Amino acid sequence: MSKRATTAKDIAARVGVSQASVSYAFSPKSGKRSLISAETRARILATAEEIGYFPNRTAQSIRTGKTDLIALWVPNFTNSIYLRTMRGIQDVAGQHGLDILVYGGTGATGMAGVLRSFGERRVDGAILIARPLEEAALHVLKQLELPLVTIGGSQTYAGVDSVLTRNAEAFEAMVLHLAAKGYTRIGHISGPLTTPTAQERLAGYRRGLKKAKLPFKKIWQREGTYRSGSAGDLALELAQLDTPPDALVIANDLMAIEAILALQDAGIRVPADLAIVGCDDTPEGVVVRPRLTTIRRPGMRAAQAAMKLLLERTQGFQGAARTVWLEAELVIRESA
Amino acid sequence: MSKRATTAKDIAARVGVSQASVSYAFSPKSGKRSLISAETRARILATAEEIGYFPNRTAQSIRTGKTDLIALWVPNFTNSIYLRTMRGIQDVAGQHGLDILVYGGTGATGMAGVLRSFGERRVDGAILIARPLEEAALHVLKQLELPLVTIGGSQTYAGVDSVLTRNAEAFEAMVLHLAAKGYTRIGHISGPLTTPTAQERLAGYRRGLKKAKLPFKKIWQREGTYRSGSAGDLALELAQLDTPPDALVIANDLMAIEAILALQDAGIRVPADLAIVGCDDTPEGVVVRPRLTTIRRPGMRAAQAAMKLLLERTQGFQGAARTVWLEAELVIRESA
DNA sequence: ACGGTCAGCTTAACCGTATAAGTAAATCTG
DNA sequence: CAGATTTACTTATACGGTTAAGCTGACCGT
Repeated sequence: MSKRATTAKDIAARVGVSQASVSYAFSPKSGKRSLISAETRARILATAEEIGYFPNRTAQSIRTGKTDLIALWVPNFTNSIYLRTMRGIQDVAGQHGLDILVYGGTGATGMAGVLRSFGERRVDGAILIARPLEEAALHVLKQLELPLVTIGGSQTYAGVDSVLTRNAEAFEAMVLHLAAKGYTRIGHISGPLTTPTAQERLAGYRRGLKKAKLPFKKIWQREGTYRSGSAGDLALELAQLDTPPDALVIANDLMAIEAILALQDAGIRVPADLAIVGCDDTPEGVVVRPRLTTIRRPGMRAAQAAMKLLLERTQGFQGAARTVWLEAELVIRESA
Repeated sequence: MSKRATTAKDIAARVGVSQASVSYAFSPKSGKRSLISAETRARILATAEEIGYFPNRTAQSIRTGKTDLIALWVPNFTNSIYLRTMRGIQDVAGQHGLDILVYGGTGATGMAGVLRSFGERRVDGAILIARPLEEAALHVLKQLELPLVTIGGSQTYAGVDSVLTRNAEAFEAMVLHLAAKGYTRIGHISGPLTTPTAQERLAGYRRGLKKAKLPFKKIWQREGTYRSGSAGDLALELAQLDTPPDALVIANDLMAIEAILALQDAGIRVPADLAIVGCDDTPEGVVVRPRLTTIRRPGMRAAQAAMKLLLERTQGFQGAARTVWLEAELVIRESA
């Protein structure tokens, strides 16, 4: 910037009023005492428009203590699952005049460092998508007294509002759906079992088997990575067993699609020889043939619920941490 | 917030020094004069750590005039094309200690209103992805003197740095690729021809035909929407002509994939009866069978180039607006 | 012993705004 | 028409920092 940005003082000088009047001209609420005449306000706003002046929100923030900023942490932008949620958050935030600071990844300091950044920026609140919080992070959070809402991740924390999805129930329902379709040998490729979400989905799968009175066979259950690369081989292994499963519940769409493609390349028909279902409802699921039967997690509704919780906090609600549970939805297409 | 956030003054009182010393303790640069002893700094930092204090960046901003904030405008989160670019911008920004404010959509005030928001937040710079600027927006921009970089969109503006992709050349090269493979009747489904990008791609397609000495037939060229819904029907229409094209250059992957699926449903083999190529290299292109041959636009490199331009501006560069051209890349898979 | 340096603090001014409190003129009240 | 309100401003202070400039005492060389 060569020349200083224009300030309220500049406008004041130009119009011939005090800086305070400029401030009053821009503030909508009249209060009890009369602050400024309509005429003066009009003159001020007119020259502001002309010069291209508007109040510096940074400066406003330090005076008012509010930034009208919320922080949003997203695991990574390359996974389109979270996009619906991001979109929803942006919509609601926009309606309330809040701008969004996006964060992703964690530096050397882990999530504690990220939360610290939130604090430095004095955001009014923060939303974390699918991110577990370490001990250090919780400690920082306690010091900050920052309204925080987590979405997904299947864990709750003291003092943190959460929006969770009934994943286990959805997997259970999916198994029942498969059973109703006549599948009897239902296998599972899970995510890494160190993660709570993978455990949860596995548990739902097993509960489904039990309810359907179908056997759980350890040999039909494999541990995958949630990421691309492993699921094709695992599916082939399972398909080549002496008594192979006739349906496979796979922990996410990415792996499910890899499985379908690998099976087809090996001449195995889906779903005739082996049915496949996934979870996430990614756009790719509509493109594979057969179209993927999957579980849709409520990204938009989760976003809206999270924003509701957060806005209540920023508007002063002080109660105990709340948890909102949302149902996932079965999307029955062609692969099972 | 029930209790006031802790400030430098609180730390000062607790340690028994002045508030200025607390500020010096946190500022890394020593300058020429000696500012604070290592011992005092350590004491201050220790109690800051204990209480959970760190400087309020909002307050810092108003004094220093820098927010270390950049604004990023993204057309919409539902299109994964821009994710690579977002990701790249975030990476580079992170390396330079900049946080990102994301915007998307335009309210009633259009892009001018969005730029105004950037101004109110006093961001150090802004990046716009694939967004044309109206006259009003350019006017606001001029008043702001805000460093701005646009990515994509095939237009440049006075005073705005741009990163553009040689889309026309890529379409031209794609036609030459098809010609080399022996295709002679090459058709095109464009985007809406009111948009510069669609015109550009059409022009590239036509130049390719000319260079390959192949005929341009108006009947083989249709106008689509860039969005889902229309491309399947258009492809079928073309395939059912008396002399149908033997290859189709389609303006984006979304439409190309719709075309492939619609053709296959109608019993037309791809690429044997009709070859299809797209543009964007979306994840879905790897999932369709045959795998989609497409054009990859350099999302990551565009992000890096844009950040380089922006950082130079924020660091004081004052020269005329610059344009960086990037090459798109042919991704030859199976559909042509 | 004594003026000069310099390290290491403190004081004070400032950034751009909001807002409580003060004030002069205009208007109302009886 | 005097006194009480009300209106429409202005003045002054605060927000939480940065940073130039001032001050004090320790240490220096001679």
